[in-house]
Amino acid sequence: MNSPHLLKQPAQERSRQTVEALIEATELVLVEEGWDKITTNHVAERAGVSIGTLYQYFANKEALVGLLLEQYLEEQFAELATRLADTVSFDMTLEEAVPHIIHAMLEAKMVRPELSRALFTQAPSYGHIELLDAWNTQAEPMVAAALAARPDEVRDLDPDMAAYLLNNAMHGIIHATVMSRPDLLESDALADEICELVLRYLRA
Amino acid sequence: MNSPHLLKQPAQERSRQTVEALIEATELVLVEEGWDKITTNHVAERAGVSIGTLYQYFANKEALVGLLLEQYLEEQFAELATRLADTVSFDMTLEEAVPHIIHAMLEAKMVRPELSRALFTQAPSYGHIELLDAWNTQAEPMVAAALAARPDEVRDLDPDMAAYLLNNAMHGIIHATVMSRPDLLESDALADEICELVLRYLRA
DNA sequence: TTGTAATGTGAGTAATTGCTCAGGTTTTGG
DNA sequence: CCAAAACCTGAGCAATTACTCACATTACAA
Repeated sequence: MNSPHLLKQPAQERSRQTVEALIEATELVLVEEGWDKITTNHVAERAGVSIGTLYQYFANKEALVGLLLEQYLEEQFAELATRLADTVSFDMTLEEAVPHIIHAMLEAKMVRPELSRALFTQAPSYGHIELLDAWNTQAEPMVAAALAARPDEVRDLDPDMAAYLLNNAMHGIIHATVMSRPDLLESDALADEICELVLRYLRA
Repeated sequence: MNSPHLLKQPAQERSRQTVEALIEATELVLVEEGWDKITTNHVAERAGVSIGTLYQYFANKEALVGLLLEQYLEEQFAELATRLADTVSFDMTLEEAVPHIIHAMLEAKMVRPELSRALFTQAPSYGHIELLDAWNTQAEPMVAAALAARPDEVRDLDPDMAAYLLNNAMHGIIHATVMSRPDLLESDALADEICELVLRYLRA
């Protein structure tokens, strides 16, 4: 639970629960009431914690949302990393690997879609750009490496550029889908077509 | 200059300039100082207009940013529509049409990149979802129709789904690029690779 | 010219919100 | 058992902000 968003590391069990309650309250308020209602006083109240306590751990409300987003992005990243590793350890072909990863990304977004929506529609993102950038800076080299490791199946291309395009194209599609067509997330039609897009781009 | 964001239609030239000054001030403040500094008092001041006047035309600060975004999106849409029409009137092949449109979209984003960045990083987007949705609801059928009109060059696919994917993939890539790699916007490498992505997806 | 509609002014108010601080309670380690 | 450290409390202050209103000015049309 170490993070740049925390002013002080909670040392005892009691305070660890306090911090957790604050983050859960932040998520609740964000999802149910919106960004405007995320005031330090209100979040503290919904967490059942005094305002003074909140300020022992969080410098301001951006830190609250920051930590929430940080944890959420970490979950998503772990999922991608795991699935990417799968494709190696299970010796998948490209045709198997791509659907495996695409499904993972879609499923990851299905876990807490309301949070995903709230995070990106309610919160002004200027405090999050670094987190998102960090995500991409970690993910893209991973994808690029995975491409470079398959010279036989993948056509001759710049792995970095390809990883950049695929990563951002995927996010564009998935993001839009969570926002306005959440029903599509579960449909095979979308997943299949995304795979088609990716595979056609990569195949020799 | 009719818009749901305007409380009252300016009837005289004087008031038309007032409204314009207010929108320009909104853009300036947003780009130079950020969302937090968009207060009705401050925008009015930077526009050289009294606060009372502002409230004759705008219900609140969301309306200010709303009108700004509305005008910006309209510009972008017009560009796309023009270029799509070009591909018909100039009898382009698919291989010509795709680069034509991709370049248009990239160039459109290059016009006022700071505004684009500010609009999407500074402003909480919950007030803009409808505008963005409306954009997509207009654009996707246009693209779908363009695809359906080329049965010989485009492989057998669902035009609506394809338009949905392409539109959102493009936005994902272009948006990410404006945000973190604006230099890439001008490079042919990016444009070429995007064309490759699209063409490979569409070709038989 | 003159009445009226359109436009503009800005001090002032009510409400909100971020944040502090002086002092209390609980836990821990010895 | 005791002192120190960790943790918690919440009334309240300072600052900000959205928004109003009573009145002044300008444009227009008859």
